[in-house]
Amino acid sequence: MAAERQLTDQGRERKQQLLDAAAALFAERGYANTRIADICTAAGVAKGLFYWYFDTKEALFSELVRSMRLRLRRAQAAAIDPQADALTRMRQGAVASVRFMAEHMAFFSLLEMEARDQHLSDVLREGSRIHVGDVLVMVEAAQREGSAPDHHDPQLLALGVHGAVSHFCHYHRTGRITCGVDELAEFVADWVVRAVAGEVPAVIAPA
Amino acid sequence: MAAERQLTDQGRERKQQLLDAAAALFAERGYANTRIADICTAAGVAKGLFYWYFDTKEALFSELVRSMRLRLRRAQAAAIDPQADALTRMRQGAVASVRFMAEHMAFFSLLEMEARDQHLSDVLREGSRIHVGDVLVMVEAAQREGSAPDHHDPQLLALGVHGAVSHFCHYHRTGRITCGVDELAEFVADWVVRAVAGEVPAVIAPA
DNA sequence: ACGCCGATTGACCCTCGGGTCAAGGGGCTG
DNA sequence: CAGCCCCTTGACCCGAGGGTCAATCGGCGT
Repeated sequence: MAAERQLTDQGRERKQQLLDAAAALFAERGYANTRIADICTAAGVAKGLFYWYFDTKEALFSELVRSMRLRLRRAQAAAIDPQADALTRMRQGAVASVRFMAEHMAFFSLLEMEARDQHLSDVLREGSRIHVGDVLVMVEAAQREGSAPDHHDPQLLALGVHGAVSHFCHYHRTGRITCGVDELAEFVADWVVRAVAGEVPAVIAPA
Repeated sequence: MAAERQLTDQGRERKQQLLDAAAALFAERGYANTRIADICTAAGVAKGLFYWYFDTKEALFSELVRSMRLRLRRAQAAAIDPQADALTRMRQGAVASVRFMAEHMAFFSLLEMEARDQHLSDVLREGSRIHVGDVLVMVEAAQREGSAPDHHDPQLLALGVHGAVSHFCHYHRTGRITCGVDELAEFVADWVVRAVAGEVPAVIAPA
């Protein structure tokens, strides 16, 4: 069991090298297209060593996902002014998320991918559940504050915000959005605020 | 080459059985987790027969994708009243898309997945490019009509609409949205209209 | 009856890649 | 030096699954 292994400083560093190499390769070619041998080659070590630090390929992936989620959540928390009103907090959270995802890691496009395995799928779902929960709090606050109409299901709105941030980042990553990250972050923040709190002039006939 | 094979009625029917079985299995467990043997078992034929009708697993997938896109596009065209104003057309298109995707095919969640292969990736991109283009026309029309503010990049707005429809369907498919399809379709239509044309009361401080 | 040809079968092949293992370093402490 | 424990290696194993093939079936035209 690699999990309960006692690591020296060198060991922790080596493990991090493997994680970094894996993150880069996953982002570049996807999870399924990245061989353990590739990761090891990229990190400059023999394949056998992989299993000194990780039990399976999935174990590495889980660890990667967890650490990314943590960093993202910290970036969000740092960007959000707890004193501000709900919509402003939502904007700030969205801007921080886009910045983090787009700049920092192509990696995030993997998180909503089809899960070939139950355990993996659980790890991914858990992560997005937390984020949707974070957003949900803000949406409900906005509705309570009266800055967003309350005739929409807050749960759906929260899912929408989460989805919007990730798919805009996905498009950016895959080259279908050419503008800079800052510009995109502002656009996405405006987009979600409009979608949650916007009013339409109401000339629209129902479908 | 299965491509240029001369098929009888029975042959065409058998081929369709394989396509249907594959669609169901892909939707249920994903592309990578579906073995050719599974498809054949589901269709009740021997594995060798697969290669009578398709050159490779990917060839089948491409064919499936193309046919789905076509049907979706037809459903959209049928739902849209060309006489109506742009925002109404957008609503109608969104409602039809959600209905089609959610009801008809769980299958669509595969379309934005990581592409393990260049050729496959091209097929997928091509499809979404067309849809984004369709939306783009409507967004620009709305801005011209004055029913949507024109200070946002229409390309980004169109991408947003396309993304919103597909990710809401994805959430629905993966059980994170429990309401009925009709209700969801209305919600998504409202969501995209607000995001494209909505105005926020403007008490919001910039991030 | 005979032969043609589309359709069908299932055993087989072979590569790919995740995971294992026995055998060494190399730097500590006793 | 002895022993221990992290660390490292690369050859090996083996199941999975995409793709192949020779043999067969059966309907249809002649």
